[in-house]
Amino acid sequence: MMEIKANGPYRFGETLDYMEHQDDCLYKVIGDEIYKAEWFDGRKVLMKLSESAGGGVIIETPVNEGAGIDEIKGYCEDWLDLDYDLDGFYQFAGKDKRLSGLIDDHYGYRMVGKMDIADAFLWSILGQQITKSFAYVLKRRVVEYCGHHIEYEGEKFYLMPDAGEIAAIDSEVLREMQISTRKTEYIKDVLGSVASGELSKSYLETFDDYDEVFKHLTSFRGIGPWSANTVLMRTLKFRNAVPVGDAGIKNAIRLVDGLDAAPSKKYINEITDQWGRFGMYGTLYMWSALPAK
DNA sequence: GTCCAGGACTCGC
DNA sequence: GCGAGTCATGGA
Repeated sequence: MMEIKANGPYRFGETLDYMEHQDDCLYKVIGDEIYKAEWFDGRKVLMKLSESAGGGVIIETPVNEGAGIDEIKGYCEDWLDLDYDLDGFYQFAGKDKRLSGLIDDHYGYRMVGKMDIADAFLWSILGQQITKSFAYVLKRRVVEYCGHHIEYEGEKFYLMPDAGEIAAIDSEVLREMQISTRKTEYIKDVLGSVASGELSKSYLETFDDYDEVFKHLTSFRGIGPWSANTVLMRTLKFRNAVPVGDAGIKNAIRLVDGLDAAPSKKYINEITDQWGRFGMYGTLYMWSALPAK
């Protein structure tokens, strides 16, 4: 058993609440605990996360094929974004008429990251222009097809397949999962590039400049501005990233501003531009204004 | 039946 | 460089 703490405010309950409203096959909320199966250098680990009395997180590993404690701790800190200076964002957001109410409603809410870049790209492609719930169904089909899981107390906990493994799935198989022909092409191309290194996490982490990574990402077919920014947010942790064009941001602004019709692109951009280096958390807290689905 | 989903690409001008 | 059409499918 080990414990990790956050840099500033954190509420485990906010993470639980977020996760319960997703249908992500790569983690499960059971009671007040989060279960996640993950690879550590090819070794499978089942992590069980719960709230600690000190406002942090307790990590247990019911199944561990040999990963080190520090590695697992570091993973969870990164996954739940516990190192981020949330107070810094709150100082900024407290002066913003839209965000100030939202940070009170969801005090201690932090981003849940996507640690696996294959997961991030798969999700950003599947999630294009379809409902989130259907996108989760499609992702589940891909993950379960590959079949990597840990069995524990009668439950199956699935692990993210390797990028190369997904890229190698037959196109017809992906089509049968109701993934469109075009998305099938994107998935095979992009995840193939993850496997070959052009889009690997370690390579993308060598970039410091937002504009340069953005340009590199969007040079691949199937990765547009929205997809690039979702990856920059949740995986590469560029704090200024905002998924421009996102339907959720549009709806949230309409709701918070009490508009009769959907806001224009210009109206939205003027708002998100003001967030600057807090763009990522501005986005997250705006999303939190939407009714949970 | 219509419209919209956590978009991106291609084409025509 | 910008707008319209296309892709796919499910749910309201």
